[in-house]
Amino acid sequence: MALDLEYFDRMEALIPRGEVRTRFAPSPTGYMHVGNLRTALYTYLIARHAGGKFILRIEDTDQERLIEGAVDVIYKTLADCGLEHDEGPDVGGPVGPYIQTDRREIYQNYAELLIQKGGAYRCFCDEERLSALRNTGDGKRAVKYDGHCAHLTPEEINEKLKAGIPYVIRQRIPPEGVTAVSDVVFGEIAVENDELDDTILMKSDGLPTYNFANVIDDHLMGITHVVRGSEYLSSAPKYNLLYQAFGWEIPTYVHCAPVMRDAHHKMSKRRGDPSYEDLVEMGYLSQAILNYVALLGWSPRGEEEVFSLSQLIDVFDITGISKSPAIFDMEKLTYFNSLYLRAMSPEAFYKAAEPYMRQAVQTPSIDLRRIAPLLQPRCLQLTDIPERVDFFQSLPEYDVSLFVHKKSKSTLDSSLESLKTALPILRALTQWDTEAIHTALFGLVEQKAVKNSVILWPVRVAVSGKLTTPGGAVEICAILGKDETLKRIDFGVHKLEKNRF
RNA sequence: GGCCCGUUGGUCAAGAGGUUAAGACACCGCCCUUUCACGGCGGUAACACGAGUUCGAUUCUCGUACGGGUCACCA
Repeated sequence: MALDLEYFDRMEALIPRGEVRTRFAPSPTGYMHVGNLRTALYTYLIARHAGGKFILRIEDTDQERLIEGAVDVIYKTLADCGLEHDEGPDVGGPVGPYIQTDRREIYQNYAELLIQKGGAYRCFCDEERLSALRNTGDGKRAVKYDGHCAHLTPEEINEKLKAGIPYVIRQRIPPEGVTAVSDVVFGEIAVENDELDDTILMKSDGLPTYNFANVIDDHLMGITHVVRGSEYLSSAPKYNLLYQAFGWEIPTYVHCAPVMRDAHHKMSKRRGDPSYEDLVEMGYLSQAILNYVALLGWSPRGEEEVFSLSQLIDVFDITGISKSPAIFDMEKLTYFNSLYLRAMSPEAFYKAAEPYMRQAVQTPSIDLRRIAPLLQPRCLQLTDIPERVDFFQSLPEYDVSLFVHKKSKSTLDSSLESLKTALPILRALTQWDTEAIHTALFGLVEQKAVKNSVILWPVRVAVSGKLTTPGGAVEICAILGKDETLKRIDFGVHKLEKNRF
C-alpha cells in the first residue's frame, strides 16, 4: 500500500513548538476521581507555571464503556475548579480534533506508517487462539504473544486481507536489548525488551488502544510533559520504543503515585469513595478540595500550605512530587474547608450557607442574615449547618444536665436561680436588640456579683437546648425575638423546678 | 509468579552522610473566651528489618520483609 508521505509532513507542520504544552486526557467515565482531579491539577500547574498551554483531550476509544453526558462532567469539573484549558473539544485549537474517536483516520494512517517502518505488524490471530495461548503458561511467567503473525509474508497477509479475516495491529518489540525510561519523579528505569509484549496498537474495530493513541496524540499535539498515573510507568518503555520507531522526540514523563483510600486500595467510586462531585455535595468548596489535593503527593518548598490556584501556579514545582502513594485524609480536607469557609466574605458566606440554613429554619421572623456571621467562624462543612441552626426553628428536646457546667460554675440550682431572676428583667425590656439584652444580662451579673457565665450559660442552654451553638446567649436571644426567648426561658425554669422533686 | 516501583509519627510530608529528624492535620494539656469554634502557648508520637561502605548512616550499596503497579482487542 502506498503511503501519502506528504500527509505526514502536513501533520508535522501543524505541531506547535517552543512552548510547554501539557494535556489532561481523561476517559469519560461520568465522574471525576480525586486522583484524576489531582492529575488534572498538576498537569495544569506545570503548563501555567511555565507560561505554557493546557490541553484537554478526551480518550474515548473504548466503545464498550461509553457513558452519556460523561464529557460534560469533565467540562463542569474543570470549569468549577478554575482549571481552564486552552485547547479542547469545546474550544478547539490548532491540533484538533481533541476527541479520539474523531481521530480514527489519523491513527490508521500512522499505524500504516509504523508497519512500513517495521515497528508494527498485522495480527490475524483470533480470540480462540489467543486464549489457548494464555493457557499454555506455567504460571511462573506471564504469557506473551508468541509472534505467530510477526513474520507473515506479504502474500500471506494479502490473502488473509482478501479473505476478510479481521486483524489487529501489534507493536513489534525488538527482540533484544534494553529500553530505558526517564521519569522526573521516578528517575531512570531500564527494562529488558524481552519483558515487553507485542502489544495491540489498533483494535479490530479500527480504533486504537490507549497504548497507541496516547503516543500519536501526544506527539501530534506537541505535548512536552506527559503527566499521568504511575500505573503507566511499566508500559512507558513500550511507548519509548514507539517514539523511537517513528523517530520522534520523547516527552518528559511525570508519573504520579496514586491517591489511596487506605494502605491497600486506591480511591474508587466503586468502593464508595467520594468523587469530586460527591465532595462538593458533602459541602466542600472546590478551592479547599483543590488546595488539599495539591498537597496529596506534592510538597511545597516552604512551610506554607494554604494556596489559592494562582499561588499554586507560582509555587508548583515538579521536583516536589512524591513517589509513594498518599492516603486521602478527609479530616485534613475538612480543616482546609473550614479555612476557606472562614476566609469568605460575609456576603459570599451568606450566599453559600443560605440554602443550608433554610433547610432547618423556615420561620419568617428568624433573620438568617444575622445567623450567618455567627456560623461562619465555626463552620467545617456547609452540610453541618442545618443541625447547628435547627434550634432557631424550634427548641429541641434537651436534658436538664446541660445546665450543669463545671467551667461556667453552673449547677442545677444556680441555673434555676439565674433563669428566674433573668426572666422578669428581660420581660421588662422595651427595646429588644443585642445591646439592650447585653446590658440587661450583664447588669444582672454585676448585681449578683457572680461570674458572668453563671447567668449566661443557663440562658444560652434554655434558649437553644444545645451544648454548643453558633453565637452566645445574647445573640441568640436577639435573633429569636422577645416572645420566643421568654417562652423558652420559662420552659427552662419549669424543667428545672420539675427536676427538683 | 516474572518485571517495575515504593517504605520518615495515626495521616500528609521536609530533610539526601554529621540535624535537638522540620511543618501541617488529628489527638492531649494550658491560656483566652458567656458555650463551641477561632487564636495563642506547650505536649505525646517516626527514619520497616539485617548486613555492608564509612570515623560516622534516616540519607549510599546489597539483601529481607511489607506494600503498590503491571502482565486485556481497558484506559
